[in-house]
Amino acid sequence: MNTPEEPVHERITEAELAVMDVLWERPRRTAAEVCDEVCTARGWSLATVKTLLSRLVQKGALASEPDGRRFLYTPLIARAAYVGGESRRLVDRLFGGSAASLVAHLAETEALTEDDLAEIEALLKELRP
Amino acid sequence: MNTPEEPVHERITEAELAVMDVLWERPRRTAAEVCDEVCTARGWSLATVKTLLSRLVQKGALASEPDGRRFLYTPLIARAAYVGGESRRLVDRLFGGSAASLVAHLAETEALTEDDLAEIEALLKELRP
DNA sequence: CGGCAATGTTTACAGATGTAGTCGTTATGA
DNA sequence: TCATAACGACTACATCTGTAAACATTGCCG
Repeated sequence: MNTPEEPVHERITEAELAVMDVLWERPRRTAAEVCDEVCTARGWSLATVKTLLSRLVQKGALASEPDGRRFLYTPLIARAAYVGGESRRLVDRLFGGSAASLVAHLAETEALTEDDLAEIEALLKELRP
Repeated sequence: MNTPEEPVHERITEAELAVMDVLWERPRRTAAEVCDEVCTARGWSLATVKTLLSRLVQKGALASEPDGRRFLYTPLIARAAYVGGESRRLVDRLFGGSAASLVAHLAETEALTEDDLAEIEALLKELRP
């Protein structure tokens, strides 16, 4: 019956998302390991990553499992769930809740390449035989 | 060739979007008129709307045209452009830039109703005869 | 004419966010 | 054993956001 499904975590910010992405790709990493993946790319210091990790734990988006004197961090929410929530938010805010409107918009503004269209078409065939 | 198209305005926040929506629906309104449309719904005071309007003007998202001692506000960016930008941001951030992935995701998570699917199918027929 | 109502401008302030430094502890290599 | 490096926790601080009050001006009704 598809209940609206309240998220158990607070919203994840842009910066936090970079951290989540690293951990979605491979969970159970230390702060230092996460930093290895994003610090150079974003010009962050290890301290920044630590702060983001803490906030994410507080927000209920990450679990921290003690491993000796340090912690291993693991997402508590699946990437698909997060992505789904964000997509829904966008559709609600900008397309009056109609996902089809979003697709229409993408198509009209040529955000969809010929390949995209083909892919979607294939998808549809699968979904409604 | 579809240049990336930098937006000339800073990002519009959630609260600001409510104001923009009113003005997109009908431009050239006063602060009081905008308030009439959103204040009860969002529990805002006129003061709040005034602040948001000012910020939007500063951000270059609204033009304010003097009308006697007050101002008429009008969007400087088309809703479609804004919506397009936001959609693109989402696709970039969460779907590695692939709009088709977004559609696939919506389909898989059943964010798309039967009607949506039909609508999209119709759209596709139009786009690739 | 004079006070009021309407308006934009300025200021306020708490909470979120980005970014990072400091502090206290503890494992560890010399 | 002892200094040091590695960690998490706490603190910091500027900016952005949400929300609004205070203030100054001015057109308008009585």
